[in-house]
Amino acid sequence: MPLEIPEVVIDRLPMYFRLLTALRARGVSVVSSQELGDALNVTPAQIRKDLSYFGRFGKQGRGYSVQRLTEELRTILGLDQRWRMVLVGVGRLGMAIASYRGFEPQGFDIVGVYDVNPEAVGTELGGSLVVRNVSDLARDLEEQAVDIGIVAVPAGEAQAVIDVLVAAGIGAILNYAPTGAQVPPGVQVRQIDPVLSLQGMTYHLRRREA
Amino acid sequence: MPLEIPEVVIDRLPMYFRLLTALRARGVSVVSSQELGDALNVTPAQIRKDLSYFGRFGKQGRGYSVQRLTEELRTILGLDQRWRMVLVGVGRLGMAIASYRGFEPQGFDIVGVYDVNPEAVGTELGGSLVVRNVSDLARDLEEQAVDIGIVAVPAGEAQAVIDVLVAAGIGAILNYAPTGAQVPPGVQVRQIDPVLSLQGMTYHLRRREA
DNA sequence: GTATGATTGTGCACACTTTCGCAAGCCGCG
DNA sequence: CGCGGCTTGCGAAAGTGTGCACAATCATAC
Repeated sequence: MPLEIPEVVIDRLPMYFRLLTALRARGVSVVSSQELGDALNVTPAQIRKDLSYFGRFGKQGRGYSVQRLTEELRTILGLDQRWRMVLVGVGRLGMAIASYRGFEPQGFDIVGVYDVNPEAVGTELGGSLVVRNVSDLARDLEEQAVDIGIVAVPAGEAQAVIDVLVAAGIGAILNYAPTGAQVPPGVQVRQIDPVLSLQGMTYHLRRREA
Repeated sequence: MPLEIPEVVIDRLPMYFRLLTALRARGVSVVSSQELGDALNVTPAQIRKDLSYFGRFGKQGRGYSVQRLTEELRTILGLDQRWRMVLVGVGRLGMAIASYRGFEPQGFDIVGVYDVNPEAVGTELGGSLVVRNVSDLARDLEEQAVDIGIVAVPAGEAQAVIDVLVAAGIGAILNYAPTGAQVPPGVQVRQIDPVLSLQGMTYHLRRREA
């Protein structure tokens, strides 16, 4: 892969991967770019172009082997290994994240949970996780490598938490706090904020009535 | 606004709006595109260009009035009214959404909550909301207009729920289910799926080590 | 009243993305 | 074993979005 892959392409791969996984579960063994495109509302040409950045996985006249393509994407996306995450913040939102069952089957493990609130610290969560004090975060991260940080604290505390995570060498942050984050280059942040999504839709809703 | 506004521009406006709201709360009265750009990690030129689609809100040599720009964006985005939403699915995730305090202050009200599970139906949620049966959804939507549907059901049930919402004339859907949705043109869907976000980051994480 | 320093709004060029169009290749059937 | 119907991969064209650079304009200070 000598060529530089556009970021937009990377962002579409997880969608492809998820659909392929579903197809595989349904017993579909071969699929064309046309069918994939219909299911995902993108053009077949786009799917073929996206995949062509990484190799030639299809067969003319047939389409793509669901199994083969699933495995290729798994490797490309780095999903052939497990990823270690820490969660910071165990308020209502943090609790919901901690108990979400969707991470583990996809290879994402929450290996540590933190909070500032002394009342929360020490609480045992669902599995074998005990909430630790956020002041231990920096030290803990030195001892056990962690790949991804999940931030679920109030907006005002988010940047401080993110700074600690970044200082500890974490390269990817999933930010549920409703605030933009400043990180040095090389560190990724994805924002999850339902309000931003809603606000993007109301613009169009307003115009629909007219 | 005769000109067609690019979708990417619309998607950035909520970020601007959120930052401006925060600045206003901090008592900042004037801000330049440079300062906005620094805080949001975008170029000043992009901010100026984005805003120029809607009018000329700045003053040369000064910048933008925080108050003025906040109000302009509020109007543009349609946030000068309240929006009515129904939530479908009150599992762990749905409960967390129902109790999230971030919607109401931004003008989004959950006016109905639904589930298929008969055990959940009838339960009283936090405020004055009672969980209703999803089979009542279609009828209820006829009686009281609702703008936005929030889907928080398992992947397998999502499309059926979305179909009911669309049939009832809802124009915007916030989909927490980990599955793509098929909707007719004119209906908007925003996907909220932390796993997709994580999978987009692991691609880069893998390459960071090398 | 004028000079100074700052910052907007925007035309334009560049860069990036998407889509088209088609040669090449594969499958199945007769 | 050759023909017809499909479908990929990819070069090139078309379409979008971004950032630069600068004239126009504003506040302030002297």
